[in-house]
Amino acid sequence: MNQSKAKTIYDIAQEVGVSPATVSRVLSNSPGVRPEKRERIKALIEKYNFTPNIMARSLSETTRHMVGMICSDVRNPYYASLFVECERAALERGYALMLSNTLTQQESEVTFLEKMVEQRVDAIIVSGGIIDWAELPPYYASTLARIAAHTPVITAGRVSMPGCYQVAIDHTDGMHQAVAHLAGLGHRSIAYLTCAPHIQLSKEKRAAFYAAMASYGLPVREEYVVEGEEFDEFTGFSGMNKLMSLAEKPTAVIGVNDLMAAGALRAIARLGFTVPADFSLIGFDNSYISDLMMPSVSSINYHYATYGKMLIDIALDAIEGKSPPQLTVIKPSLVIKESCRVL
Amino acid sequence: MNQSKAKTIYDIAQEVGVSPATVSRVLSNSPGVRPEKRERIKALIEKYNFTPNIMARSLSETTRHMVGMICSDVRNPYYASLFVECERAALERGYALMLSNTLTQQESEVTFLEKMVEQRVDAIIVSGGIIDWAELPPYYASTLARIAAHTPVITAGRVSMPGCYQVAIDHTDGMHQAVAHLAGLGHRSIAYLTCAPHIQLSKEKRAAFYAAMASYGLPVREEYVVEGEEFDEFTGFSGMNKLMSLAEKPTAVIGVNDLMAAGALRAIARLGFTVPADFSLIGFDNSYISDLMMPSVSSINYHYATYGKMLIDIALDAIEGKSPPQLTVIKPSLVIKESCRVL
DNA sequence: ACACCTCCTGCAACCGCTTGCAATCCGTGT
DNA sequence: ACACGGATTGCAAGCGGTTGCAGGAGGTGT
Repeated sequence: MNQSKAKTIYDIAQEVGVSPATVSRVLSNSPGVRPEKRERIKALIEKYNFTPNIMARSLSETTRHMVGMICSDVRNPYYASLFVECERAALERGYALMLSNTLTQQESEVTFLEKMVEQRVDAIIVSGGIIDWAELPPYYASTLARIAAHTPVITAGRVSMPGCYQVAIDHTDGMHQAVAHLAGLGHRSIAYLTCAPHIQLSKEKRAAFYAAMASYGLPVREEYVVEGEEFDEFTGFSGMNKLMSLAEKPTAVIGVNDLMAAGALRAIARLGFTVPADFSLIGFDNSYISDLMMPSVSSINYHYATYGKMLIDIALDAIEGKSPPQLTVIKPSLVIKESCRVL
Repeated sequence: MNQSKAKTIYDIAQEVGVSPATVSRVLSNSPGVRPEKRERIKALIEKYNFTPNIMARSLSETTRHMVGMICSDVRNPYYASLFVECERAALERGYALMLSNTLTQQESEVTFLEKMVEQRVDAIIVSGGIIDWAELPPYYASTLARIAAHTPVITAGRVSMPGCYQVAIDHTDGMHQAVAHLAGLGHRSIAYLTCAPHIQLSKEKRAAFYAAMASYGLPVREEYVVEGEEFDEFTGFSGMNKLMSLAEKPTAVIGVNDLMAAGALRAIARLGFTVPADFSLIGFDNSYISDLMMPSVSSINYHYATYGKMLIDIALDAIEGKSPPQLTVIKPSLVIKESCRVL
């Protein structure tokens, strides 16, 4: 409450009777301090609970020991999981992680990038984002390019651009596994609930869906691919309702993510049908909501711990000049739960 | 990729032919710069997309323009919502918000406090945490007291301590509303699923439950108050199973939070019963999972936008020496959905 | 023409810590 | 007693901004 001033290495130095340089060396565990003196200094640091001012330190070193992460909304479990795992990995390597939510407002994505630069984070992880960069206002791409020129930028599970490190999820593989599972159970009429077509992720997964279906020799009926504006529960709900109104209904449904699948499940139940008895269902992201559902919904998992660690490793390697790979691909895997059954 | 150096006000100053002081004044919109010169400087700042180094700035100003927030796990929707709203409010007042997850490890809560101090955040919001401070190792309380002596600490919805600003949720009121709703529907046998008794939040809500029941003249049967170790879905699941094994079952169940309620719902469904036909159900937190459930679960809401803004306002007011109230109470309100019915 | 005032500006001292470099201290070897 | 080399230490110059204060440029009144 009464804002007293924090101690500095000068205070410590003076009390021990050495120069601040010596205290600094003790703090950073540098060699070249007589053991006995080192101990006395350490004792004083302990006594006062002295914590060096990280801004002053960052100012003189050139590294900030902090990486920034931008996501659209951490209330989405996918981002929450990714953030938690990234933070864990970052801490292990002595870095802090700072998170910002764009809340899916296009302008704010640029604003937040600038804020991260202002903070002089050592690297920026851009995770998600609703924007299809191909349709971006030019300033977005140029902002990113400019920033990437001096700070490593890592894109996570979204479209990337030259100059950024990219960690991509192999959605083709994931979708393949989903379709394979359903096909293996005998399903041939598989529908797909997806979100706004202009979103890059949407395009990518949609193509993956077509490819996967083709590789199993399954036809894709146009009315079985339902697009909505968002990628939330409500979109899944209304999308599924459309499917339910068809004369010839699909027997299985894949949702572009777990929220969509949850909405679909709700729509199915509303009309008195049951999963998996009447419809089989698969989601993406394997967030805990897929476990909360009744029945629990099979979902494509990304192994967040590995995913997060990979992002941080790439970021820190880039910072340390180790030139990590430009492109890394995360292999997803289907987690089978209770939402699919043999046809 | 090729790490070029960022520009400084010196570079700008030199190019315009003024002193860095003048550039600084332009940056901070200080008066006392000839308009024409100001424009030239602004143009150059724009041209180079110059962003001042916030660490250098923070070092000379004494404020960091950043507040820290510590929560146990942002994957829990309650924390995610609170964080998002706090960030929004902080940005509005020109501050950044930095989040850390303790992942419910006792030691790390202290570690993270120290990390926030290291970052020299202007204030620290401590939200949640599984620790009952009465049973804390002394160093925790003393760490907090020491920190609170120079940096405002705001506790959010958890036990507080002298020297900290406290924002408390009126769980007594919330529980009262929950019980009132059920009692109003004719329920008399109301059970309560809660978490580890040594957790402060647990104690508080439990007492609130007893009080609310008493105020409606309803008896509390000991076996209707089920304690589990955690406060997650599984605990709710197993807790509900215990209730289901009783000869005389309750007709309504209140979960200490939505996750517990979700677990309960699952247990109920597993045994072939239905909500709300066979059991009425109420949760706390009004997170989106309560909407995803089938049926959607009535839940006690805290109006996160207000809650978050309040936290930030208190933090920033404290920083600015406006001495905000030591104790603020959030009034919850029941959001009625589909999980309760007239008995 | 001169005193006086206002408005701009730049100087230089911080903010707290790191670090290259030079100085000092000490124990040895001769 | 003295040169020598390694281990310690302190000096001082940054890192990139902010700001109080003094000085200079013009404009005004007399």
